[in-house]
Amino acid sequence: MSTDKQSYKDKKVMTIGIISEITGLSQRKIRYYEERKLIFPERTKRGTRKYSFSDVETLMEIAEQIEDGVQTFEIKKEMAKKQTRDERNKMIRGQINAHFNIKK
Amino acid sequence: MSTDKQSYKDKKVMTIGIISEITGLSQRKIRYYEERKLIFPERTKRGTRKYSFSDVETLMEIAEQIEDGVQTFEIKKEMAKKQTRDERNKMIRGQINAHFNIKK
DNA sequence: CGTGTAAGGAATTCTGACACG
DNA sequence: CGTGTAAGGAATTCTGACACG
Repeated sequence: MSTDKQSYKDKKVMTIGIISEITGLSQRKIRYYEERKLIFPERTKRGTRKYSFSDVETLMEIAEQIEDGVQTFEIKKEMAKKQTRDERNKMIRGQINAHFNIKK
Repeated sequence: MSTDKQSYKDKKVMTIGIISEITGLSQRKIRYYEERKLIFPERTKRGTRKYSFSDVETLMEIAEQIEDGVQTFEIKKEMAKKQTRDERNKMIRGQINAHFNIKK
């Protein structure tokens, strides 16, 4: 269910040129954020980077923080935290569902 | 509302190489279907074609029909019909909504 | 009609490095 | 630390054409 919408958003299909155009960030910046482990594009056989719409969203968030003077190091920590929060929430939702489903 | 999912699906962001990979069609075929007015990629400033996920779906449908021996000419007519049907349905839905909203 | 291919040019992307600060 | 840039190579995309049928 909903396999499709997810796949559109998360499918890595755009080259760095288009990403640069959409986000307004230079290719240098985009590659640098990857170097700092903030984004993780896939690669084609010959090494061209491929990004998803999710990556675009992440890049926008990164850009905002950089503008506020936050260092890539800090951004990475924040993202790790958010990640943990999301996972915890997902698990709780799962338990709630299990609870009600079993009772039913 | 739902401006986002639509934009992901319809945004023209993929190059022909990726489209070829996703659909399994040769670049020659993809360009030919454009020549026959079955798909309408956008272009970058320098002329590189850009496709959306919607285009991918359309291409899959085209491929299926071609395999069944349908000519591009016929496919185009079918697509025009479908287009008209969709518009008519959309209009009817609009009227129904208007009907109930006004009464309320 | 639909599709493959060789051809030549133009534009894209990649990496490692130097620069500034 | 974050980002610009010049450098050279490799891969991509484009068009118009010839080919087969």
